[in-house]
Amino acid sequence: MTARRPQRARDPEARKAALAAAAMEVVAENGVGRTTHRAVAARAGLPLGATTYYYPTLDDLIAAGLRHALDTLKTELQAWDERLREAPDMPEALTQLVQEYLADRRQVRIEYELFVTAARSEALRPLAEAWLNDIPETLIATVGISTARDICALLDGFILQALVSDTELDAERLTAAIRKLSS
Amino acid sequence: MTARRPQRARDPEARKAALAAAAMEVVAENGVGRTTHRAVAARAGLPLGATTYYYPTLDDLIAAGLRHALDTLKTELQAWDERLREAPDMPEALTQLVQEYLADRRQVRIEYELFVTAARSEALRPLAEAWLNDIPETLIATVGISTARDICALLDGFILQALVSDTELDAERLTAAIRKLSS
DNA sequence: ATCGTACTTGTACATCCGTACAAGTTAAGA
DNA sequence: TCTTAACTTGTACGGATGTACAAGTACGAT
Repeated sequence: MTARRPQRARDPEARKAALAAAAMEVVAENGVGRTTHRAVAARAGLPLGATTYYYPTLDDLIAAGLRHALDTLKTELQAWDERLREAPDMPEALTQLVQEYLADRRQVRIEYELFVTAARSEALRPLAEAWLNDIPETLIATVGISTARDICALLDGFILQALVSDTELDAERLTAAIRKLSS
Repeated sequence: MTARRPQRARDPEARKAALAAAAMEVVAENGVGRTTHRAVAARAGLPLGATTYYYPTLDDLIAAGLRHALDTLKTELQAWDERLREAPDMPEALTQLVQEYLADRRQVRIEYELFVTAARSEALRPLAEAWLNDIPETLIATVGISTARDICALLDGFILQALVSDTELDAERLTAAIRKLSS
């Protein structure tokens, strides 16, 4: 075909990453089921053909978006770990971290979007499972692996509640609950 | 048009209910974003036109499916309440109930599907919120409203973990955690 | 310098989608 | 019996979608 517009500078890796980032945003806004090649391409400012060139199928594109979101979350989790290590009171610090996490609902939404999709798709399950098992080292060191898991489950429940009802987190209640579980 | 096939016996209410039930199943299997008029109609064994006759838009059809699922869950919750009242040990009984609930993953999946959708759609939020706030009366009577909420959040977290990793529930750990929160 | 491969881009196509609607059918009331 | 409104059904249509692909371009290897 006649490529009227002049080609842009070539940078395949940057393009692939840009598409993954765009896919993440579209998933956060529209959900996995309403994520399309065209929406992702438009968000990335790239032509439609670029999506299928780097990600053969739509599932690949979506998976790349979710993977990208998890990468972001994982670096955030490392920051959590450091702050927990220096905190004088673990339950309060953890509550604070959850509160900050909830500030950007888009990020939270995509996490649960991943969970729901993983529950249905075999291919995405390892990804979601790995994220669920990614628990701050400091928390494990403080209360043990078993209790650490309990606390994480509690956090997920609280986050879900805040997400659905679109309300603030009940910080004092969460802190108290974490303290009970930590004993 | 020439309606070649003879019309079936008329029963509008039954048709509407059948469509809602079929919508619920399609949502459980494909997710909200991949639920279509045609898939629901096929599942219900009804012609495409029946869907738009009873539910003007696709959103209405999906909302009916989610509502239908919640109705099912609500009756189940009442059964929970009775079993909790008669149980000798509350934490153990609750764990047992969660275990039974998790036996049918389809039901669980649709619940979280509702949550994720409600997080994005204003229209569905009240529905999801109502379900989140529907806590067994017996539990409230036993440990108080605040602790009852904490326990429910914990259950949601455990259920999510089991759903995503497609593994059995760790019953002993859950029972112990509930006990800690109940104190 | 040229060649070939990797990359870029616009467009094509079959399929599916939501929704509209005309035609046919039932059943209840006048 | 006739009328009328509610219900049923098949089909139509404009638009969006996943994917394929031909045509064009940049750039490293030779």
